[in-house]
Amino acid sequence: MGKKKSEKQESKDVSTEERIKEAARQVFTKKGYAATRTRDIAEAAGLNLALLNYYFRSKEKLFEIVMMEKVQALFGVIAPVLNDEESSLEEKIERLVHNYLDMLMKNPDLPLFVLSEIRYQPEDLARRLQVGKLLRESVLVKQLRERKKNIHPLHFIMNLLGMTLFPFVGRPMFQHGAGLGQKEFEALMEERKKLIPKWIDAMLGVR
Amino acid sequence: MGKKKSEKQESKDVSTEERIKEAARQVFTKKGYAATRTRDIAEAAGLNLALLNYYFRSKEKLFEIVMMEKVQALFGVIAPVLNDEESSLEEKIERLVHNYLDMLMKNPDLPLFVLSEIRYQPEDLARRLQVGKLLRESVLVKQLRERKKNIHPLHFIMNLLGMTLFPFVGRPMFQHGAGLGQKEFEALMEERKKLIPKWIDAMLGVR
DNA sequence: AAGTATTTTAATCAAATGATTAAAAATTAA
DNA sequence: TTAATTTTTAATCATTTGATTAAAATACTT
Repeated sequence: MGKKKSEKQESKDVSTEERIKEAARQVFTKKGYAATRTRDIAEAAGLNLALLNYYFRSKEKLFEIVMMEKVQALFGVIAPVLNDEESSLEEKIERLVHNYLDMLMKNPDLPLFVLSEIRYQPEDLARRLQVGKLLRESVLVKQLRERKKNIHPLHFIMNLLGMTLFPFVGRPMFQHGAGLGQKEFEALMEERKKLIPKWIDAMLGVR
Repeated sequence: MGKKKSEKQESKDVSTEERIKEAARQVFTKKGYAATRTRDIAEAAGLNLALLNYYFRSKEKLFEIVMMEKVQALFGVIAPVLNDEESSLEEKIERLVHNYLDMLMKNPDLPLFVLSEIRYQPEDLARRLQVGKLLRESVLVKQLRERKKNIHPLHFIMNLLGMTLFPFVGRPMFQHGAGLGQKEFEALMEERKKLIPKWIDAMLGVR
């Protein structure tokens, strides 16, 4: 399936397969799996509907590919930071917040899409990405345990992820509820890059 | 449409209309609008499929009713607390966190459902519930402005809502990623009732 | 250039879906 | 008790959807 295509072809044009995937990324992210029709994707790609089955066999299989990418995008940023043996807790938090917010500003719809779709097949995705290792056994978690022996480290993980991700998850509400424009939202997120590590620090100081 | 039903009938049995609504609340919450078939709701209600159109005219109209309830449930708890002229900022935060977590423990799927579905018609819902007033003009917001003149009050709103709501939004991930059981999750939420106000206090103390 | 393989196309299919229909059943009103 | 109204039922409908099909077009190999 496209395996025998010449190298020249690939470097010159975007392949049909990639065009479908790109369209799928956009449409699935916008509408979710159930509300997305294969026709929507074909239209967005400017291609014939039958090509979706030819290249990916089913809507479901196409979605799995996109979903894996998206989950990887959401968690991939944090894994190396959480598992760095060389940096301090404070350094990890600063780097994580900074990198995460940078990524999220480029993909503001990602968290809500992933969290929303993950409801329907949570075990598989979480296991394959070893999210459990990050949330239970990472270096950051060990550092949190040492720092605050009486409080479950998951609390701080929830706070850290909540403060970083929630503005994006709640963005439709903030936009249409509070009249928060794009520029204003971005400015707030830039401020949060600096504020969140300070807040986490203050929380770690609470007795 | 059920308007002329005797009072006796209503007090004795659950009405057909209410049975459909209750089934719809459950199925829509679990599957979302797009993936829910009218047949699913009819089966969950143990009723004939045609009754859905007889009583509610369309799947969409039934969903609107359920969605309004759910949005009201999500925001209704916080409005009186945010607008109480008599209580201090700290009191409001304590009461809000407490009431909110109580409500969320009984309806753990609510936030993700609302936030997920609100993407598809955000303006209407947010406007009708005057979410803007809560996020921009409530007494709590005024109190935050007085307390921290250099920081946009929305930051604290995001943190407060994020720390309260996010564990539920991310629950599938925490359950299947971190192996967090129901009991453990509830214990963490009970702890957070006390910890969140402390954390917010610490954050308000940051210079 | 002919033969082979792959990709693309447009039509079609089989099943599913929200909705409608007409009649039966139940309830209410006179 | 009959007539009128409302509710319920099961079948059916019209449309949509993911998927399949067969042929044409394109690309690759000899």
